[in-house]
Amino acid sequence: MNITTLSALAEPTRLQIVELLREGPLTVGEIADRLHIRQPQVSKHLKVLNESQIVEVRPEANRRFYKLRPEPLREMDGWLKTFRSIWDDQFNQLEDYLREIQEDKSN
Amino acid sequence: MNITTLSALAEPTRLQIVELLREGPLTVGEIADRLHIRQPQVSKHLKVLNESQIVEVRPEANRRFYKLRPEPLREMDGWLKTFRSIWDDQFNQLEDYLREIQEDKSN
DNA sequence: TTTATATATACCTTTACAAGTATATTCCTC
DNA sequence: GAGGAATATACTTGTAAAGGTATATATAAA
Repeated sequence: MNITTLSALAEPTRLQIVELLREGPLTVGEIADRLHIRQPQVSKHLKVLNESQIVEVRPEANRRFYKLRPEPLREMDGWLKTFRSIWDDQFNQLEDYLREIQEDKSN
Repeated sequence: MNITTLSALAEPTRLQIVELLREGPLTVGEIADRLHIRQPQVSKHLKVLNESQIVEVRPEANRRFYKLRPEPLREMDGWLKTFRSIWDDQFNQLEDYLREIQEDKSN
């Protein structure tokens, strides 16, 4: 798993931006308006999201449209799948059972 | 999506700890040995992971076994699913096409 | 009952980063 | 080409968080 993706998302404003962009590309100004934050803050957060490949830019005149890129989210999804055994309840119950009989042996 | 989960994971050492625990419960000392970090650092990181519900503890004599909890990872998985339209290539291509004909109209 | 082991926590120092503000840059419009 | 809009960036300041080290706490062992 890429730590860059996680750090980028682990900031409340940036997470909000990502969730906003889920609905489609937006300009810097539109994001600032919708989230009630100042434009320089938005630009700075978008820079971080851009460097971590989470978004990409498309300039159009003097505006810049930002949109989500699929790769980092796909990677996160793949990483989570490696934990399937953990969130599979049956697996957990088996683990508990094995520990139980282990403890019985110790007595 | 819970920002607490993301912040907890967005730290290299903690991410390593989580990946270690994928293989099963471990004590503080075992984690410190395997990752070559000092014990207080491990305890502090485990405290963060515990507060964000990512791990749980089971005391046994003077040792404490830490193990992963499924819920936060499941939640992340669910959150990622809300982006399916983004990482579905067909959807992206449709979006590109719609933008293209939009630009044609402007000429 | 002293000693050793495992873990948590307190304190200090350093660093990273987010917000605020001002300004530079680019492009459009008149 | 002058003025205005959209965006990026530089600078400053405050704060949170991570590592280092020492120590407190609890349990086991001698």
